[in-house]
Amino acid sequence: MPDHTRPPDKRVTIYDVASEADVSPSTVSRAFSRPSRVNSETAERVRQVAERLGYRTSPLARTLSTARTQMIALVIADITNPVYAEIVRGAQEAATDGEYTTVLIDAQESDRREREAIERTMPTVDGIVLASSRMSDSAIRMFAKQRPVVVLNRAIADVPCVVTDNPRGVRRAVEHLGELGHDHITYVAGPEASWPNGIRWRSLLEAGMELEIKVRQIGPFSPTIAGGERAAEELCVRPATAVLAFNDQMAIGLIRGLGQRGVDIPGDVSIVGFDNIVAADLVTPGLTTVAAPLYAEGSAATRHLLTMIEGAPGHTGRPMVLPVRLVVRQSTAARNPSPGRARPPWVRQRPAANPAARLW
Amino acid sequence: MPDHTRPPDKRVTIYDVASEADVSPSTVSRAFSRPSRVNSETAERVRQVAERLGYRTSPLARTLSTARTQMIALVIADITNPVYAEIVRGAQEAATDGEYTTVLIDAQESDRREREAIERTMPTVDGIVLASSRMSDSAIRMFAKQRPVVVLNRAIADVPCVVTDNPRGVRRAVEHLGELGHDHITYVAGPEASWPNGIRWRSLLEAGMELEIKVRQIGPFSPTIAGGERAAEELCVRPATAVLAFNDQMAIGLIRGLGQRGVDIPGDVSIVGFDNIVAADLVTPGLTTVAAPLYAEGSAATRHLLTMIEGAPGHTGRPMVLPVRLVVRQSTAARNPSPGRARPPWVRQRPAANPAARLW
DNA sequence: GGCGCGACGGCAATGGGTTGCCATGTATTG
DNA sequence: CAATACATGGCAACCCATTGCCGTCGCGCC
Repeated sequence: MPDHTRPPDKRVTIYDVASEADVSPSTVSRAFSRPSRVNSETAERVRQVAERLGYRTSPLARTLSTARTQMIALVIADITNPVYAEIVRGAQEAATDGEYTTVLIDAQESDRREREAIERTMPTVDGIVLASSRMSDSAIRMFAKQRPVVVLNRAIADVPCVVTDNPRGVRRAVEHLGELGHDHITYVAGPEASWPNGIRWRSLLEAGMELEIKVRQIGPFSPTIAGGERAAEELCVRPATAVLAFNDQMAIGLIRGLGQRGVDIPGDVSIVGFDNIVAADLVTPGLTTVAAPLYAEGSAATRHLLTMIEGAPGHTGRPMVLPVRLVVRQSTAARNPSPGRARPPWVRQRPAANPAARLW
Repeated sequence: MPDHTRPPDKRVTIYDVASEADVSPSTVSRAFSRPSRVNSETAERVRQVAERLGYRTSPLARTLSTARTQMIALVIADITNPVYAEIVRGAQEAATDGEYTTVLIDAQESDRREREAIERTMPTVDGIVLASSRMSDSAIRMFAKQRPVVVLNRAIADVPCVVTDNPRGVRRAVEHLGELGHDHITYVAGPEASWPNGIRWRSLLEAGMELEIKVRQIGPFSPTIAGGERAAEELCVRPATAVLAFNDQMAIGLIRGLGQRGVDIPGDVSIVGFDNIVAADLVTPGLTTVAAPLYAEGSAATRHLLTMIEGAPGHTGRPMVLPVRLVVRQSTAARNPSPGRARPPWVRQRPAANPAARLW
């Protein structure tokens, strides 16, 4: 008696289903990819046979003829930075909803790594979300010419962008510090290649101008806890009473670095960060910070990307702006709350004229 | 004069290169995919022509005939948990070295999500690394039948595994607590579906037995800061002087939860965590914890997976065991360091007999 | 009765490399 | 010099689903 089972190592294809269901392969294909194009009874029969034979449509083969992989790339600057966790979640959720798979690329804060990874991945994805890209505008535009691209946390002309309301965030922080009596704010800068770094500084300049608060900048430093600790060293040389850090990780580094040097926070120095990462609530004192809707960022950017992939024009006018809010914790306080108490000497000295101090 | 440039919207294929270089398409293909199979001069010429024409080999098309996508999936339980950041890095690095791309899947601590995502992704990847899977052994074995799979942080018979030395880590923690004079240890359990959770508890039982230290377990709780805070509530009902938490996030939740209730750490309670996440060094007091070589885990698992994909047998004997070490910070101290000082009442009362206390 | 139209299904080309097998030519060996 | 081996390149089948185009058939309308 002949064995009618097919060799188990062989994939079941539409051709197998077709001959078994006594239709042509194209009908089988249509039964799955455009059911309306085929008689519903036929479609049902085909589906039954497919089920019985264990047929699974091959996404790889489909890819070749449709030129769609149903995959998108999500590029982040540093997976070690917890801000990205929620962004990734938001993006993944949106992608999954749209039947897309996400390829995560960790650029490790490196322009070169980022570019290389994208170049390798580009041909296999239908679109790209660039979260906090460290590449040049022109590099990004070049990629945007080849595939749909949405940029997150950065505004670039002619490329669809999603950003948070940095000016408002900075403004709120400055107002908060101003209300506490601070009249000088030092900005501790992050990577120069980071767009939010630039706009935060410019927003600070502007807010300082309007609210009559003096501002200066030190840095750049690495946007990490270690970077913040290094900034703390420099702050000891050129002291401040109020500090706005590029992000929470740096702010945490500052808290630790200054704390180790005997500086009291918020007694001697008030510190404000950006992002509201989980750890902001863990350090002592708790970090006052500008919170962004991280999940919404990832999700909005991804949804926009998907519409572009589906053929929508990709709205490159003004970037989409997401709201922020100030979360006040214990790292900020009124300036000199206890005037009777001896101030550490470093607060007393006037900063020496120093070319690195960009503005005072 | 005729225009010899090709229509710009048309991809350059091996056929274009072939006719331009005056060889057959197969030669072009081989010039790229097995250069040794073709005369080096010919190969060079082909490469030059390809360069001139701007030819890029299409990974999609290659995929169809080789049945290799050069992609692997990395499944993690919760991208919000910082332990995975380093694991992801290690895995990415190893994958990139091997010319593979990584698809990251965040299971969000859900068995179902994990399974569904894997099912969707399976057909497009060459292999899978399961880091801290929450699925059943049988589900994992089923996947392992269809694709090469390496399991991280879990030991399953007949599936290649990479684990850290949990027994030794627990042992070191128990020794440490023992030396500090603790004779009871409470284990605060994480997810029941987590394999490390099980083995940590069993290792604790064993170490307690040998070192004559009594142990009990409470939980399970969610392996998050919030979970740890909930555990803190329960600990107030049934106090302890030494706690081993399933992971650092829970330990941090405990520190906060107990701290808010006026419990002094480490004065009243010593706490030990697992993983040595960055935040362990940020909380006050700093968290004593069992550190695992996270980067090495991701990298080792991935490298092993790649060898399996290349056809190696996939060594399913004993799991590969990675070493751990105890990082002592400030959350552990000698029991009752200041005997003169009034102990909080909750430490004095004997725990009531309670069926939920699995062992005392 | 003749004509137009929509529904349905099949044919065959297409997407772009990969590879087993064979043919030719050159080099090595006895 | 014959015989065997190896290097090299081409042919054509193959991977598997998608889709433009066409033929057929049944139905309704003038």
